[in-house]
Amino acid sequence: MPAIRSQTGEGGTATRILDVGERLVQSRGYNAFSYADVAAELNVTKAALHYHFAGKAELGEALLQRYVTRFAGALAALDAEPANAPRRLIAYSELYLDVLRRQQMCLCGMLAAEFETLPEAMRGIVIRFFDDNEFWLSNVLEQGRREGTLHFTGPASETARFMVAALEGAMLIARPFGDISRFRKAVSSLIAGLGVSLQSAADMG
Amino acid sequence: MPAIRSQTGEGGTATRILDVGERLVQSRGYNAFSYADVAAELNVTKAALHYHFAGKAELGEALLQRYVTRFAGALAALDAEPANAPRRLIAYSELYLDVLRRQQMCLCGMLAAEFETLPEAMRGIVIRFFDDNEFWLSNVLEQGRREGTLHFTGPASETARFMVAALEGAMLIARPFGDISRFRKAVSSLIAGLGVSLQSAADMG
DNA sequence: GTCTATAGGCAGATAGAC
DNA sequence: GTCTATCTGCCTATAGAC
Repeated sequence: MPAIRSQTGEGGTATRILDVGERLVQSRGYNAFSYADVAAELNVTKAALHYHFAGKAELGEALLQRYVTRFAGALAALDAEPANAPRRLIAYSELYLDVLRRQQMCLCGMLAAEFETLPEAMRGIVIRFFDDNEFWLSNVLEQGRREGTLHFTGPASETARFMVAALEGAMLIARPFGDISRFRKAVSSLIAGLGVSLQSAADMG
Repeated sequence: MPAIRSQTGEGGTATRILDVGERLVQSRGYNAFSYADVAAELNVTKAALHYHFAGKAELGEALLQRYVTRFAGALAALDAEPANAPRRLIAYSELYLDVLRRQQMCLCGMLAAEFETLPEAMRGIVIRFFDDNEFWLSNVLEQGRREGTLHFTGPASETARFMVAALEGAMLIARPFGDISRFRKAVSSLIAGLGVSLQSAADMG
């Protein structure tokens, strides 16, 4: 399993295929990228790609799985550091901002748009990504409620869902405008809606 | 110009092509629909489509233009009826809900995801759609501020942008989950953030 | 592990008959 | 306006040499 081994290593071919494929899907979409695109960029032939990933569906599934796993790891890293809830939310929004800076869309946001055309194996992973994000945000929101740093009504899960949707939508629209500040302002609105100014969030430990 | 004339009429071939194409783009995306798909559904040949629309890019531009114009008409119709700002916002959200009920994505939200791969002529129209929506919402927000029915800080345009992003994002995510209530709850959160409960909005004239 | 060569299909598109 | 027929190109995928 070259694909599995390569996930542990650094620059194996399978990893580089995943890297290029991931970037292409995040910028052009699953239906608008091809084996030919990836092969050309890596200066290998399409046949070489088929050695590492049986087909486009398998490549898509592998790069999606890697993305979701990596994202979950980033959330776990945020949990590991002590911080109040507002700071965690800002760190969370930075994860999205990192993607947008590369003029890319969240992989799962992109795939949500193309959902109806995705291989069945990919759909479940996309769903899980959103579930994971909502769960993580729910915990942060509840932390904030306990701390008294965040203020919202109703179940945390509902606000968490709203936040994921708002962030994905802000990315979706900021990209065509080529305007990252649109996303930043959306984050400000979102956090302001939780009764905390960005400034006070930065001040608090 | 059959395409133009047909926009005034009822069920001309050009109009039916636009209808099918629009639905396919809203459910599968611009890159995942083909002349063959449309032709098969209308029981005509691909060549017939080329008579009405020179190529895929022109069909895409035409159906997008029609969608944006129709949406602008719907907003103008909302303006024509006297109503307070909260009611206008709910009516606005119903426009999105109508799309989601058909298990479709907002056409421009879908195209925003595929933006990088779109024909140049389509890009400008997608941008204009978001600008129009933000402008219309800005006016409603300012109406609400004058009336005292809506409460928000900062420029209305900024909150308007946030609202468009949140609604598009809520659609984007609700669809894979096949769960319209996700969208409804997002609307509730959004309107609640403006200091008005959905119940009080319904009560007010 | 990567190559050449090629298969088979579908894409968008055109010419010309009716 | 719609058809048949056809073209070219790209797509995903496979066989088999190195």
